[in-house]
Order: sequence, then C-alpha cells, then structure tokens
Amino acid sequence: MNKNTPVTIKDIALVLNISVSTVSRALRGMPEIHPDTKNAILKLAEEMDYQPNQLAKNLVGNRTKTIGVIVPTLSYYFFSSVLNSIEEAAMQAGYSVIVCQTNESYLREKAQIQNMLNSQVEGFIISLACDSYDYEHINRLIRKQIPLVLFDRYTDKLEVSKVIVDNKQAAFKATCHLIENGCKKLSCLAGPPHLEISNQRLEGFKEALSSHGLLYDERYVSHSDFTQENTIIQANNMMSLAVPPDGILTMSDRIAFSTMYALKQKGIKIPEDVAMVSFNNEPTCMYLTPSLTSVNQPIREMGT
Amino acid sequence: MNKNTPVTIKDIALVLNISVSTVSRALRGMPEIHPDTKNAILKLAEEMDYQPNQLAKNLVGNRTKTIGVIVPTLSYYFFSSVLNSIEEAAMQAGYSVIVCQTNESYLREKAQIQNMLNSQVEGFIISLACDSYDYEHINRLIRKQIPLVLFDRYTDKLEVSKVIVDNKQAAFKATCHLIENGCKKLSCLAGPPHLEISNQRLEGFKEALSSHGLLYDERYVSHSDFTQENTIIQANNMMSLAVPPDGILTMSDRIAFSTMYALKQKGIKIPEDVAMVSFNNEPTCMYLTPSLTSVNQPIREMGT
DNA sequence: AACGTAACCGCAAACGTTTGTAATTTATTT
DNA sequence: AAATAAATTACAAACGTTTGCGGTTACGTT
Repeated sequence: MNKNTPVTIKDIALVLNISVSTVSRALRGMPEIHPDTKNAILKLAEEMDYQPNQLAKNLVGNRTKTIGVIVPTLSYYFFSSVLNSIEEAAMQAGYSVIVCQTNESYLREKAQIQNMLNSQVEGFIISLACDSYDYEHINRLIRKQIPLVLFDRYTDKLEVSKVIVDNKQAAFKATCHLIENGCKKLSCLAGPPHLEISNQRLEGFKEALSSHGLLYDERYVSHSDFTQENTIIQANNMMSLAVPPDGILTMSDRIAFSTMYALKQKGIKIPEDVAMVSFNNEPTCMYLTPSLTSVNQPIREMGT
Repeated sequence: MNKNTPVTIKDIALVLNISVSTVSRALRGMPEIHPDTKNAILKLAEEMDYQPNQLAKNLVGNRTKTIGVIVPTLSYYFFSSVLNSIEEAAMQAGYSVIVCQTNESYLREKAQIQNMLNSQVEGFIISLACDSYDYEHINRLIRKQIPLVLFDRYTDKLEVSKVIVDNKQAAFKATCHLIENGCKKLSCLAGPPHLEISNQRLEGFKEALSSHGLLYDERYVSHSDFTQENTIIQANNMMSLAVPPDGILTMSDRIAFSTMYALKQKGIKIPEDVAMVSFNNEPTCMYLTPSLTSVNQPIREMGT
C-alpha cells in the first residue's frame, strides 16, 4: 500500500485531483489559491508527511543558497568557532553552509573545491591549507566569478577579498609584552613562509625588536608546518643554541602547545626560564601558563 | 559572447551538433560511442571548463550518496576527530558527508535534521544534543526507514544501531585507577542524566567503589551540562563539602578542564590535594597534569 | 545485390520542482 | 440576462541530467 519512496507534490495533486502547480503554489503560500483548496492541500501534505525535495527546487531556481566553507581542520578551536559564526551569519541571511576539512592537504583542498562546485555552492569561504603551493584551483574560481573570501590563512598572490585581523600589529604588541616583561633574547616559532599571516606576524615581531633596540637574529626564527613532530624538533633546536632564548613568540596555539611539551620534556620551566606568548586563544589556554591572546573575530558574511 | 551561466551538456552538444545523450555517455566513458566523437567531446568539455551539475545528477538518480552527520559541537577534539574518521570511511565508500553542529540545542538539532532530509541525505550519523529531551524527530527518521546510527551521545529510549565503547567498563577502570593510587573519598562529575553514556559511566564508577569496599554517596555525584559556568559551580560545591573528595572522575575533558580551572582558582593542587581522571583524551591533555584517558575509536561507517 | 549484424547515435521520457500563460470558474456590473 | 472583470486553477515548458529503445549507418556474408 505505502510505497517507501518519498511523497512528492504530484502524489498530493493526484489524491486531491488537482494540478501540481496548484499544490506547489499552495505550499508556498502564494496568494492566488482559494483558501479551501489551500487548507485541504496543507492538511494532506501534513498527513502524508510531505518533504519538499530541495534538489529539485534548487535545480529549477539555479540557486542553492549555499556557501562552501573550507578549512584546514576543525579540531582547532579557532576554526570551529569561526565556523560557528559563519553558520550563524549565513542562517541569518537565509543561506546554509557546507563545510569540509582539507587536513592541510593541497590535493584535498582541490578536490573539495571541485566537489562543492559540482554541488553548485554559490560562494566560498576558504582558509588555505598549509601546503597549498599553487593557487590555480583558486584562480579558477575567480575566473568563474564565484564569490570568494579568504580568511586567516591567506596569500597575497591572490586578488580576492580577505578577512583578517591586523596580524602585524598583534604580533608587535605580543612581542612588546614579552620585552617589557624583561625578556632579552627573543625567538619566534613561525608558520610556513608562504602563508602571509605568518609573514605579517613575523614583521610585527621584527618591528617590536627594533623599536626596543634589540637586534633581529635569523637563527632565532624558525618555520614550522603545524605538526607536532616538526614543531618539537624546531623548539629543541632553538633551545640548544649557544644562548637560548628567554622569550618565545609562537604563531598559533598548536605550535605553542607542542613547544611547551618539548620544553617540559627538557625540564625547562615556563615562564621562569622562558616566557611564551601565542596566538588564537584556545579555550584550554586558561589552564596553562598565562599566555596572551588575540581574539580574532571574523564574524563576517559575504553578501551574495 | 560568453554568458556567465555555467556551461551544460547541452552547450557542448550544440557546438558539436550532436545530441545531449551522446555527450552524456561520452563524458561518462560509456562504451558505445565512437573514439573520435568521444575525444572531441572530452576535448571541448575541457576547453569550455564544463562542470557537471550534481543537483541534476542526483535528481534523476534519486541518489545523493551523501550522509549527514550531526554533532553537538565540533570544537571538542573528540567530535572533530571522529568526523575525520567518518569522512575518511565515507569517501572510501564513495559517499560524501555533510556536517552540522547543534550547539547542544534541541531546536537546532531538529531543524538541521529537517534541512538534511530536504537535501536528500541517505543516512544519518547523530550524536544527540545535550538538551534533546524528546526523540520524536529521531523517531520520524526511523519511521521513514532512513538509515541512522547514534554515537557517543545516545539514549536507550531509541531502538537504533549505536556505536559506542564500553563506557561502564572504562569508567570502572578509571575509578579503580584512582582508588589504587590512594584516593579514599571519590567524587564524580557526571553529564546530564538523560544521556545514557553518562549513566553508563556512573554505573562503572559505582561498581568500582563497591568492589573496593567503598560506599557510594550521592552527595559526591553531580550532573553538569557541559557548560563551563555550570561545571565550575558544581566543582566548587563539591569541594566545599565537609569532607571534600580527594579524587574526581569527570565525564569529559571539557568538564575536567573547567573543574581544574575552578580548583586552581581556589588554590587546590592537582594531583597533590585531589587526583583527577577524565575521558576522551583531548590532545592538549598531555600538557596538563597526567590525566588518564580512554580513546574512543568509532572509525565506523554504515553501509546504507 | 540483398541481407544480417554490429557499432554508433538520437529521441524522448523521467526525476520533482517552479512559473508564465492560458483556460476555466465565479462574481460583478449593466 | 448578458457581458465583462476578477479570481482560481490547469497546462506545459523549463532546470541539467540519465537511460531505454528505436533509428542510422557501415560493414562483412552469402
């Protein structure tokens, strides 16, 4: 009796012996249908538990009202909380979002964008993967005139809108904080050099040094991808310099965590032996040694 | 010259002066098309940067090969890493996943399920929101015979497949660990009482007590939603009992973090004054006082 | 020279909607 | 009571695909 295929607008029309267009209009509350028929339709739809097929709707309208969000990972508090904001804003604007993670992989980034394109998303919000060395896949989006904004992990090789905080300024302040607390020999554990966000922060670091009359020494800067293994190595190298640093600026909390772990292993005390300042303010930060934080707030949405 | 509407199969057919069906078959590599025409089609498709419209594909096939994942939040490491596993497994099986967060809200859970239903997802993987007090929305899925599995946050009020670890056993072991390390007065900071996962763990806690000849005292158990404010209050209450506990079992790392924060504020030392054991093993755990961990691994996928 | 048979291709229906326009009914006016 | 306007409903095309089946070719066999 009951097929297990979902009930369609046509089924309703059939039962009521009216046309599908009438049903369609009734369900969407258009004005030109008689109250009686409208009520009958609504009632039956309810009874039959009718679920509109979004696929079909989108197909005819050529609109999906969907935006795609692509992030390196969701396990960073920063990204998952930004995602929350985006979802919020999108919902407000009547859009829905679909997310995916690249796991810092260029290939996955490319594939995911392709997928989303095929699913007809109308716009992208992207934070680049760590090893995205070329931007052809992004350029394609631009050529297709698909709305696109980069955030956090951006590059200046692309001419697109970006939502970012003043990273240079933030790094400057953070570094000053270290200096003013008595650090003399500062080190910086930066991110990959092709990520503009990392470079900007590094600039801020440098400026803070020079503005306090300290000299910048390249040996005290290292570039890490965000993996734990790599970071630990970098941190250890840093601490085995002839004159180890007494203050470290790290570019992300994850780098900071790994560094702290490395230092702990070696019995180096924080903040007694070496002070640390980091970025992003993961919620667990407060349980650790007081690390300064810059709260990014890209509670932004794009209007298209 | 160039419309900015996406190029379709029809456009290709038009240019080559052949039928759309031929183009369709060629693009999918069906055997019955001449190599020459096939190559011409492929070449042109490439040139025109043709992107198949997934919407249309899904519509005709009545298949989306998509499964919906619904979690309370992605900012817990546990959930975001489970998500990773799910994505992995789904991809392997040729499925794609769409995720969304409920933010522990029943209403959003309901709405999100509705959305996903309309988007024709073929199955659900759900971890219940904290304040999902009724299960009608879930029951609807069951009635519609939509494949569904609950994980982590489940309830025994629903007859569906669940993927969970032996929570009772895990809690039992964790509690024993505390006792064997010399704790005499144990406390348990549990989750909401309508979540079976919490109850199971509480059972394990009780059993461990009685098997070590300790008596179970309800005053030493409290139920927290997972918010920080609430947990801190609970923790403070617990510590201001006439005989404060010297060992605490918390039901999740987030509860543990908040508790540790509360204790720290009060100058209570961990693990000297009170020992703690927790669940889930967030990656940041290793930077904290050694807290035992049970690694859930629901690297599971459902075959529709 | 006529035929059978592959190989290749096109037609048209279908998926579940929306929407412009035409057709019907009902109400209003004279 | 007839004509006209207004309200309500139906038809059919469209969105971009896939797919069963029927139609052309071109070839090798007798």
